[in-house]
Amino acid sequence: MPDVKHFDPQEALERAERVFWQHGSAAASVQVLTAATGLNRSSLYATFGSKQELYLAALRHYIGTTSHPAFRALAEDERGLPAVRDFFDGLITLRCTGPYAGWGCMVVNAQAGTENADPQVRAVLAEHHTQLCAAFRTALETARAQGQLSPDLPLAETAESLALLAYGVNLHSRSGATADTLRRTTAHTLDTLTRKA
Amino acid sequence: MPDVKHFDPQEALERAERVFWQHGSAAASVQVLTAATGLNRSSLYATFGSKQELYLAALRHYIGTTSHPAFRALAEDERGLPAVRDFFDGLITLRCTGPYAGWGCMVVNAQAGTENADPQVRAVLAEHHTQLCAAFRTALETARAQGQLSPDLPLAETAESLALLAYGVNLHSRSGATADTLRRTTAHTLDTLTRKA
DNA sequence: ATCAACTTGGAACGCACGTTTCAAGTTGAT
DNA sequence: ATCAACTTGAAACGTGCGTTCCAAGTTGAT
Repeated sequence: MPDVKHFDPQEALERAERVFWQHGSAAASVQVLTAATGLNRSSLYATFGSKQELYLAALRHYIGTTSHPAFRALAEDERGLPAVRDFFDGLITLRCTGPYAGWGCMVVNAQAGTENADPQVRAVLAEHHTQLCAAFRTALETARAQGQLSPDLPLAETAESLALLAYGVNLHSRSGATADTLRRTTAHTLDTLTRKA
Repeated sequence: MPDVKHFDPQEALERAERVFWQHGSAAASVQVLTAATGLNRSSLYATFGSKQELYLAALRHYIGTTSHPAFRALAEDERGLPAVRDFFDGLITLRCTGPYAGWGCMVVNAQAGTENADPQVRAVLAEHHTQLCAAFRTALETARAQGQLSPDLPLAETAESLALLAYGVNLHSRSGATADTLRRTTAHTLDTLTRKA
């Protein structure tokens, strides 16, 4: 019976996501969000509840559409270390070239910012970290099974270390690091994993 | 002839620094800053010009009193790799225990946040990165001279990699990482540098 | 004692924020 | 054609923001 929405909520969410990603939750005003999504305050609040809820939805959407596919590709790749290399290469390309260059990672930005104060956001960030480490760990197990790794390399610690490295890449890409530098740095780091003890 | 300040500008700057460090530039309102420093709006503006200038001064003070001494200790330490280990241990202790636990690094927070939009801030961040890498590089050269490193380890890339690792530690410490986990992760990472090719 | 130089408290500035409200408009089932 | 259900645009809400202003107070050299 009712009137129906004059816009696509999914597309509005994605546009809002980009604003939050680039500018952060605090700096993304409702005015900017309405301009970016094309819908007005009423529709925005009726659809998403509040700015904070919209941010959370956008963050979850980001993770679902950007992080998770990358994690899955990493974990399911049968090649081992080359999969890790490709993960970093793809990451660096995304961070330093194309429409999102210099935006960093929305999850990493949230970790450093005021967003981090919200318990719900913190929970999402913690889960994201667990999943990232798990994906690295799986890829490292594959690598080990193929004899690509130094024999005494501890997988859990190495996975955690790679996660921190990825955070560093995301962070530094936001403050002007070049793709070239980042690629050489990560490539070398992965090299050290293959050295024999 | 004139009246003299009724407060110590240096101490006010340090109190403001802690507010910016913990909450970021945007979330630190002038009201909170006046409460933290104990001086009122007039004195604050007369002394520091504007909130943005105060932030910049605080950031520079942070780097001068927190980062630089650590960089110097790292670069001047004659022991090589143990100096790097101690650098990370001290960093993790600062980030996870004591009065500043969970605050992360003011510089890293600035990289991910809105502060990063200001060209002057960006310049400070870039210089900080250069100095951090240089300190790592010097320590690695010392380590190499003492035969502590894998022979074919590229120093520049390794230094950059360690810098990214430090960023990751700082970032992750702000979103709840435990000192124990961070220490095991960094300790393992440093182990990989000593493996023979 | 005087006075210029400076600081201080507090009020006020205009503006932008996130959110709410509501009349007018639109929809689709009956 | 009717009507309940819902959306939409625009105005308004109160609050807090960074900043400015000024009268009153304080200082130290003359």
